[in-house]
Amino acid sequence: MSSNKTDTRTRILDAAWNLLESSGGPAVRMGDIAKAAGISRQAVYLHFPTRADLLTATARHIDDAKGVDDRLAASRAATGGAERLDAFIEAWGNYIPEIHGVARALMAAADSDPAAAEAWADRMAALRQGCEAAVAALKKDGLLAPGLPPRQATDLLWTLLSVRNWEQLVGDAGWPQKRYVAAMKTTARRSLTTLAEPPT
Amino acid sequence: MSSNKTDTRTRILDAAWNLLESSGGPAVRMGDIAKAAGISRQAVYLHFPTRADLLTATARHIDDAKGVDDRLAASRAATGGAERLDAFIEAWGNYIPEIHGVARALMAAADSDPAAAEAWADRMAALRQGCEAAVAALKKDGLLAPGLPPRQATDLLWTLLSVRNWEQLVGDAGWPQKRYVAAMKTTARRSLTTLAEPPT
DNA sequence: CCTTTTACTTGACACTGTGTAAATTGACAG
DNA sequence: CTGTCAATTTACACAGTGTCAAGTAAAAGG
Repeated sequence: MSSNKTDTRTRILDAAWNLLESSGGPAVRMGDIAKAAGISRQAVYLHFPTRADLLTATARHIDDAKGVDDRLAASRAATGGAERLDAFIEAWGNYIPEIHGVARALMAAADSDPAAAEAWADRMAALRQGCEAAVAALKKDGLLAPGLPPRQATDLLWTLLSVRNWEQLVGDAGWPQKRYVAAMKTTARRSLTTLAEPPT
Repeated sequence: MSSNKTDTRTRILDAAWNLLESSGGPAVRMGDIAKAAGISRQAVYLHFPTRADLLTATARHIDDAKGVDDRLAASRAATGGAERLDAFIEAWGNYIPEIHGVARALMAAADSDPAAAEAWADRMAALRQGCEAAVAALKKDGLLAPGLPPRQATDLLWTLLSVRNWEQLVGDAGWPQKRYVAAMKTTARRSLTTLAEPPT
């Protein structure tokens, strides 16, 4: 039956998720995940041909479980450009900690593995699209800072909201998550728009 | 003789520099560097016990050759807070591309090697100090954005000027170096100060 | 009841890259 | 010609990913 197969597959994904969440990225080996899932290391390769495949599948698995699409859809629903920017930053910024374990592993793998690099690039492209849409909404409302082309505004917002920046502020600098989200909202407004402070 | 030894050491550092500058970080192996330096792979280990040691030594080697300290000293010399911020961003921002090869290798190595992680953390701490000083100069002139503690302003500036952000804007987004520096100046002013646009 | 298929296990192995240990070379001193 | 010492090379150990072949247990299906 395929349900049995799916069960094991899911067990692997859950095991990977757990391990990546606790102990960081590249430290988690295929064998660790197998052991946590209660199967042999080789059995993992029956379901996921390479480490990169397993990591990307885990990322999607988390997406499904956490309902990213729904959350981001909510930000798309916002009417005005300002609200939309805030909602997008809120949704994405609060999503980062939930995928951070896999994200770290994927970024590390991307350094040496082209497949992992592409998988990560895809996710970053999706984020960039969200930024592009938010910037377009700002422009439509005439809120975009003068002299700042939408393309560059998108690039800036995309960079501001990168996982690495979250790591640096929340991880290295020790910021609480709430402050991170608030600061990203303020910084985005100040650097991209003609708006005042966001509502607290 | 020690002059001979030093020669070999320097040849290794130059070889590492060259290779890291062209082909990115983790792709450059100890053997590649050895070959480029005209010695055997193992001979490299006589001068640098580990990969992390070689990478950090290469970074310092570049620092010396390019005169980072002098350049950053120039930014410290700026009188007003605004000029100082601009000068600092200018100096650091234009330094990033010159160390980028080693930086990439060091960041990648940091994922799995604690020694490399510490070496990289040291460099980032130095950058953070520069940011701290620039923020202090802003505060002294009363230019710091209201409601923004110096500590947080430092963290934000530090994150804004990270090597990863440079990579993303100049590398992934394809920005020319000049635009990067200009955008960092503008963004820093907008998000941290009460100042208007920087002079073009 | 027997056969085939499915999902997994076991164990060995190839490959890549770092780092270590032992053997070798070569110059120079007595 | 021999001893010594340092620089260097050859050979090896180790970790982790991914491959391969053979075996096993149980469910599916005639």
